[in-house]
Amino acid sequence: MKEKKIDIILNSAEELMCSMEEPNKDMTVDMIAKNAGIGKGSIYYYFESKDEIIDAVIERSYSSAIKEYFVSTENCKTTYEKIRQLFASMIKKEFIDNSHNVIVALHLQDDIILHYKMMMTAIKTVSPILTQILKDGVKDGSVHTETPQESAEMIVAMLTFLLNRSFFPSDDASMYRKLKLYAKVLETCLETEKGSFGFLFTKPE
Amino acid sequence: MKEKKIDIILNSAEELMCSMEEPNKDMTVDMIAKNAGIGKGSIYYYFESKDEIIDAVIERSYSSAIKEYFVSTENCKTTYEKIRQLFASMIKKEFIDNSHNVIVALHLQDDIILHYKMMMTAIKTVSPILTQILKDGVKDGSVHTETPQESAEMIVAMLTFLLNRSFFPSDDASMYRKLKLYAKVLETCLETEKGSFGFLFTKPE
DNA sequence: TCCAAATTCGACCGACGGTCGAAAAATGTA
DNA sequence: TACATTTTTCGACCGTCGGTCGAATTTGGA
Repeated sequence: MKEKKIDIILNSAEELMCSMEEPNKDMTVDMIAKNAGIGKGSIYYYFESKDEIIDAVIERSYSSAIKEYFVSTENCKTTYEKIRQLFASMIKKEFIDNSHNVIVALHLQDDIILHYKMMMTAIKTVSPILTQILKDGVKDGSVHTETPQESAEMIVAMLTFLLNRSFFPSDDASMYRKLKLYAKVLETCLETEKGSFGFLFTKPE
Repeated sequence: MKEKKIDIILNSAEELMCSMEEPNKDMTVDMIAKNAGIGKGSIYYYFESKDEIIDAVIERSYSSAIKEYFVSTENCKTTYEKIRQLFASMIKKEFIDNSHNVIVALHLQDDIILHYKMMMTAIKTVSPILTQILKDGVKDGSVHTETPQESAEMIVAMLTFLLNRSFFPSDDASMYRKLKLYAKVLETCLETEKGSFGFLFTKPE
């Protein structure tokens, strides 16, 4: 079965990617093949290029993450609660190491291309969810924005950016100040009341 | 003279980089050597690796840009005028094509690594300038922020990010809405009066 | 003029992404 | 079961490229 084989290859690549500093450079197609227990030629029967494999691994990780995000916000009553939940899920998924998380593992590496691709993917996948939440929120009057889509994109982009250590390898104190600023920005973008996003910069439990 | 040779190599690389889609992939060390009229071995006498050459080209471009930014803000009377001038210089330098600008040329390519490196460099070099402007502004009361450095970093990062088409290949209308939102965010971050950053989203002259 | 240090050079090396065509496995058909 | 056709597997092979190396050349000071 074709899907099965593709998964085997992606699993092999994912495993390797998590275990090296710069997957784009250090991981070879031969290694993916060996690790998957198949010949190199077979890899190219299912994928066009090494890049395509790496992209597929990221895509797969995010498409599973995105489902979680979606589910986690579905049960929330209020718009505000939805946003809070979405952020919490994202931060947990992307930045808190629970040792069995590809996305976190790849964030911890030194691979520029990987970081970039992950940022792009995160933005592309999460923005639509937030956009919908905001649109609903505008309807019921809990948030105020004339441009929900642009607001959503900017909010998600900023968060991704902010938490990406390779841009600002800042200490915890500086990060705290930035998150505080970010919370303020959110209040402005969404015209919510002061302190609505305080949960962002207080340690959970 | 050593500096002269290094410049010859960087010029050669820069010229090639501007003329291809994905310099990181398409430009070879042989080409840099040929184009500079020297042997490949000599390249490695001055540089450790191809990457180092590319980094040096970017570094050089920004270090000249940064001087312009600095000079352009120096003559401004007010803090507000300084910020406006800095932004104008940045936008002009980074995003408006005047056909003899490396930074713009490289932005127009498809090279992920290049984009990433340029974003990082832009943030790293421009933030300190803005930080100083903000600190001065806080002193004379024209802007208000408890965290000038973090504000500066976030402001610069957002602008770089916003204007980077590879993240949001948005149409002009969407870009306009984002810039408007960004202006609003600036007002919040710096606690300036409404409309202070209107110039961001009105076409110059 | 001589010698050591600095510089130049391109043939060469190893690694890697990707190709190819032959072989094997799977599937269909009677 | 026997045969034909399609799908899948495979690794030897190819071309390219980043980087090395040591011999040759140039430089510059004594």
